[in-house]
Amino acid sequence: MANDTKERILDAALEMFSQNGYAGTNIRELSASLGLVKSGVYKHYESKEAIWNALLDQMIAYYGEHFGSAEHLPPVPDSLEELTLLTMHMVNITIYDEKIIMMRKVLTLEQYRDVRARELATKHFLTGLTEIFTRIFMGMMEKGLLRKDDPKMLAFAYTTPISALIHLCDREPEKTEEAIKQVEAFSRHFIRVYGRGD
Amino acid sequence: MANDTKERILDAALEMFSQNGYAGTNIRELSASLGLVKSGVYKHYESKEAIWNALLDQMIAYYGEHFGSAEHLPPVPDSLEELTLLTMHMVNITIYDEKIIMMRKVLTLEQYRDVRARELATKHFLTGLTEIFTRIFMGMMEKGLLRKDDPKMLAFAYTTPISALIHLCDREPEKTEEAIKQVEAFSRHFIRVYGRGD
DNA sequence: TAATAGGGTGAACGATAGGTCACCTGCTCT
DNA sequence: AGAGCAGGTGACCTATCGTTCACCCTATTA
Repeated sequence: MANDTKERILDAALEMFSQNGYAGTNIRELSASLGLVKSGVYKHYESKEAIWNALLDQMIAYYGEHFGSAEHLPPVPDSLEELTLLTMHMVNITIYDEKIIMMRKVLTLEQYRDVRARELATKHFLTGLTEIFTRIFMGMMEKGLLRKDDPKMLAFAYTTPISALIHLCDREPEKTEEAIKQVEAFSRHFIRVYGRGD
Repeated sequence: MANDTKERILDAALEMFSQNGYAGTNIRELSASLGLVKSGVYKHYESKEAIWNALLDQMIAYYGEHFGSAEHLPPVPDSLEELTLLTMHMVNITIYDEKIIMMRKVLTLEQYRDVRARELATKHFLTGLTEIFTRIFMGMMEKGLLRKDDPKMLAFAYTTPISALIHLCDREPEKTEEAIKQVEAFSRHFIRVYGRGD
């Protein structure tokens, strides 16, 4: 109960910032969504900007815990079909998890304004996924599942189209189903092109 | 001189909206950047929202003129090397043209708030490029330059990585040079994988 | 030349923004 | 039991927001 409200404020901030952006969010509304009055918020954070920075801290930490550490790397698939399954699993999580969706939206909206948001956005949207799949593809090449090629290039070629579809889902959620099908179709196409298995 | 100011207001709006977003932009600053006082703006537009809508109208029209019409389609390359050259040419334009950069940024910042911005964003960032390259790849398949495959899938696989790099340049302009090299490397990789020519 | 209208000014409007402050309340700790 | 404090309230502050309005200037036109 001590810093419970403090965390709830960050939750609400993530929700509001992801919908209306930092500039488009006001403290009164944010407080009201928590059932308290705006001055109450200032018992926990000294300013709107402090909330923003705390939220970013949390997002950076969250990213580090969930995607940045080596132990959270998904296992190298044992077959090409497993690559598709792994991909679909990862995409399903990232596309339906409300918190992750909101994190992506916030980073999208604030990437030009805040340096840390910009850096985290690049990780989230580009380099992070690419690095993960670079390792996966290296492993798959060793196992003889993929043609020997530059694993970084393959990871780039594999993850960026998927990332584009994830962004599409954030933008137009009604296209989510279609986008998921497209991810799967693309994954199978990729395997046809680069795969060595039967 | 008649509606000169009216157009200059839209130019300034594009600049400010692309930097600070709609909510983060105020009329006083916008007017000041044009050397007039804020009430002057209201001689040309009845509200901030009217400016936004006029800007979107202009952007939609601009997109239709420059990318949407059939006559502006780039010619089908006669060699694989030409595909890379064409790609680099298109990327160079889109990456260095200040107006296009600002258009992308505005669409990025307002895609969750405004339906028309959302639709134009999807065109700009995904479907537009894909459609253009679908036609190009169909042509190149007919010419025997590319392996026969689903041209839509190839266009998707070709344009989305490039689009990701364009977004990277918008976000971190200091990485532009590196990103351009990556576009070229990716283009050549793509050709190695899908190309039929020598 | 007198009237008109487009385009610009500066003061002022109400609304709302972020933020402060005195006060209250209920829990914990001595 | 009393002190202290974390956490919440509501009134209030100032700055700034979008917007309006009366006024002015200047070029065009009847």
